[in-house]
Amino acid sequence: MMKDFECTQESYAREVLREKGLKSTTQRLAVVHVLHTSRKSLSVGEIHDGVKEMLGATGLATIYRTLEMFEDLGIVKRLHFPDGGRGYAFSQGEHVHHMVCVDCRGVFDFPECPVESFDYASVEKQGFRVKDHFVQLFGQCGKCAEAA
Amino acid sequence: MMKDFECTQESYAREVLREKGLKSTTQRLAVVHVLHTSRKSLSVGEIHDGVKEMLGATGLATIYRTLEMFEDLGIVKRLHFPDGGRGYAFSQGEHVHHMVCVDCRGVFDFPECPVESFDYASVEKQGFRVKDHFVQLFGQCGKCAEAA
DNA sequence: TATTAAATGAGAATGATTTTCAATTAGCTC
DNA sequence: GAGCTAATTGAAAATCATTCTCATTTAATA
Repeated sequence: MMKDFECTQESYAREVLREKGLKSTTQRLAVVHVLHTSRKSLSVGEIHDGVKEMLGATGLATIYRTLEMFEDLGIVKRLHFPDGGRGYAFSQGEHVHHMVCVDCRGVFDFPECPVESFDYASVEKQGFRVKDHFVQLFGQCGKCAEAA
Repeated sequence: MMKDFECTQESYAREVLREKGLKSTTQRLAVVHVLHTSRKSLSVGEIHDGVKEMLGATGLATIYRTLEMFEDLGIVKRLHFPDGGRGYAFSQGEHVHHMVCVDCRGVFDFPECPVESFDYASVEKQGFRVKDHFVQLFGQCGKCAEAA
């Protein structure tokens, strides 16, 4: 049992896992904590490192398994960088719409969803049924812009 | 020399390659043709298969190299599927905004860019400088919806 | 047609991700 | 709290995609 890292997201994760009859293992809660602590989107390796820092040696496969499961459960979101790199961030709602700094890979929220206000009519005219959308803005965050 | 597959996109590709002092090889033109022929976004493997069908044995590395170069040249766009899969489609403008059918992986254009009309002010208030954006809508195309 | 830099092919190397399976653990029940 | 059981983990092997290397070939130009 691990009580050291309780946070809203942790108890949320616990609840979701319980509902599905899945176990709230130390490793899974550590992944939640690492993701929650960071304001950045993290690569699988970074998450692995963070978890190892908390728990000591931890299998990489477990990290992959946890992340995949968390994505299915809607706890985390998987991001795709232009170079194909995989990143994960705590899910902040139903859709992915993040600003991602191409320098520090930091992830920033943006208040409204540009697609939300978009007129789907023209799209649906073509018979296409939109089920989900994925929006990422790329650029430089304030800090990185200054530093440059 | 290969004259069998001439199309607008082929001559465009030739031109871009020429401008950069790059060669319009049989393989590169075949990649253009395969992509142009298909209304779908294609995986690297599918493109490789298409090219092999046209030319016979062709190195996979060449396909990767060509696709990477074409992306740099703005000739093709790289798409990212929710499962992390890589896809390529002929570039239809400056930005990527496609509808992608999750069943057949077909790619459909959508007329306006939802992000274009988006008010960046709130984002830039946070000091973030938007340089590019990536929008993908996921759903079912008309055919797949019928078939289901 | 000769020249030459650019490009290709084949396979080796790399790196990321997934699988396997024996050992461990969380979440029950008593 | 101890015992039970299915779920989970760790470690290593296996797989898969992607990149690299370098000898050979080719496109573009003269």
